[in-house]
Amino acid sequence: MRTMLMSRLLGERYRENPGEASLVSHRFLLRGGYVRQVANGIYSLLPPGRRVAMKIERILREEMDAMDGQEVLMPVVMPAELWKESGRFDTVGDELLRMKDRTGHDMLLGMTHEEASVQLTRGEAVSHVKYPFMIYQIQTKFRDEPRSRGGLIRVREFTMKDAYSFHASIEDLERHYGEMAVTYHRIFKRVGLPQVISVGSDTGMMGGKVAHEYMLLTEAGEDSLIICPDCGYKANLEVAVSARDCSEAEEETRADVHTPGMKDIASLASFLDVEESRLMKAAVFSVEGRVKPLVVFIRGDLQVNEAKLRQEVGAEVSPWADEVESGLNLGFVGALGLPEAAVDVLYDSSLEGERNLVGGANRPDTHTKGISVPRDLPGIQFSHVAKVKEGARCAECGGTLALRRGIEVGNIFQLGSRYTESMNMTFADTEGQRRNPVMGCYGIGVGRLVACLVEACHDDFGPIWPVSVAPWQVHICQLNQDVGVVGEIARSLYEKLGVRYEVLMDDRGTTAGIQFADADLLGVPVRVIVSKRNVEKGEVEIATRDKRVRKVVQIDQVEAEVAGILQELSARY
RNA sequence: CGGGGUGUAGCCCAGAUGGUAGGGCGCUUGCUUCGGGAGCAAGAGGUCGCACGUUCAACUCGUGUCACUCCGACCA
Repeated sequence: MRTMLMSRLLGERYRENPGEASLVSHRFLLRGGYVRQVANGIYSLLPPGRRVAMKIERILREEMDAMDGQEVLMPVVMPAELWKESGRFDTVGDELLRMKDRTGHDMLLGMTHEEASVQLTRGEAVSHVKYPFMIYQIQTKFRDEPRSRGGLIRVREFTMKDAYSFHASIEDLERHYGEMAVTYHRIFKRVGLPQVISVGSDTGMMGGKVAHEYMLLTEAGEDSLIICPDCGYKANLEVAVSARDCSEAEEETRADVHTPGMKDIASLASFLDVEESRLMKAAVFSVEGRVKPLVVFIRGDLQVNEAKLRQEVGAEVSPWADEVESGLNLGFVGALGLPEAAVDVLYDSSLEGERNLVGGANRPDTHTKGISVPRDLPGIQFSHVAKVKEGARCAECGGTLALRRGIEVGNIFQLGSRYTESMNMTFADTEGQRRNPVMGCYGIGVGRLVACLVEACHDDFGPIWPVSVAPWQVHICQLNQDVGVVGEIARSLYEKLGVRYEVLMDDRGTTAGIQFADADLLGVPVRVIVSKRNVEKGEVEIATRDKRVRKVVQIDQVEAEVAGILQELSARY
């Protein structure tokens, strides 16, 4: 509906903050009558929220269409067989909601649609003539998150724009991937979030090699990012790397020292009065599918990045549970004299070339000092599994790396032939040879974007919607509604403006304070205030939600003024 | 999955030692107000999350359970 009377609008505003909401976006979306929670991580949208979401969806459609995307719709409920084809039915964890239908068939709720997109197109795109192509949909996803939180930021059921491109060659995928990156930046600019940045990311369960995440930097975020302010290096902490900084320590003679009860790095370092970076830490992990513990040696001041370790060993890893018998002297595990048959070992590259380190002696209450990695552990292989620390040197330019928080609002992946091979999708190339196409996939979460917009654009009173996504463009308030002329003027403006714009009019006859407070919560960019005192002079007030504009104009100037202000506001993005 | 917190009207909350539920906001009606969440008056609205137990009597005590929430683990 183009115009709406507030007396009929479903979605009551709350004066007080609902108790369960802590994030700004969650609070305003509840208070403004945009969303209502149905269950943990599951929400319904009321008209204002639905309208914002539809505005975003329209922009997504336009941008996908502009890239020759073909809109499709794939199912939410899929048979397990489809996911067994790709192998993910068994590898993805409990976030995949599985169920049985009445005939006992294993079914699942789609959390992403790579399998469905291959299944859909493998019978259609059998000739090189069709390539490259991209399909996309705006569809519900369900992920049974172990812990949803933060209102619309992290939910279980959500709407997502997901696109899948198929190419005859890696080169063509890379070209398209690059174009998509440009499109993504334009999308975020158009919805009013030009500050979204892309960072290199882990590919996780999606598989593939290259991936980027689109992040809104905000303290409300739950992802950690490493950013170099000097050269612009940006990466998710999961994959971030920093320059190696090897100490200049001299080679020393090895000797055992008595260290009673010094089981952790902090107490050992203070007991021996050395820097934590002089210690050789042993982090013990269990690896899915392996009986033996995995011991990771790393410099004492660094942490193991489990995402990197997972990639390195190619399986799920988790910290070794203390109570499980490992045959190790936990707290005193060292690289020298380790029972090699009983454990797997991995060395982090932070140890490369280090001398005069203190490490466990594999005996209770004993450590060994003077360990020299080049001398005592010749020929070992190093892996990169350390978590980058804030303040570390940038590997690209040597600058000082900063740690920031961000919310992921979109991502793009180069999947390669991960799915087309396992699911046997082929096409005939120009030589008539059967080949597997390579794939990319590109997601943007609509609901999360709504929440991010509020996080990024609000004041103390409510959201300030960018024109492109605002639920309405014009909000008419009528003060002193019972004064005949006020109602008449408001009504005629409502009708006139309603021809060109989406207009919401407050016809409830309440006091000015209530009308203004509710208008602030609804965040409509342009407000037209019809009041007795102005109408008597043939004038009305026009103000913007961001409070930058506030002027009184002649009634016959309203349409022109509104048009001008909306144009000006739109031009910001 | 571990640890904490909370469930009382649409929203925010109060209900000492057990005695059958209350305030504010919102809602309805009337009158007065009317440029930043008005005033008076009269109303409507609750199986006190659920189950079992203790008791003459349970919102209150006990056990269990469910839900929501925060922190951690986990997570395209």
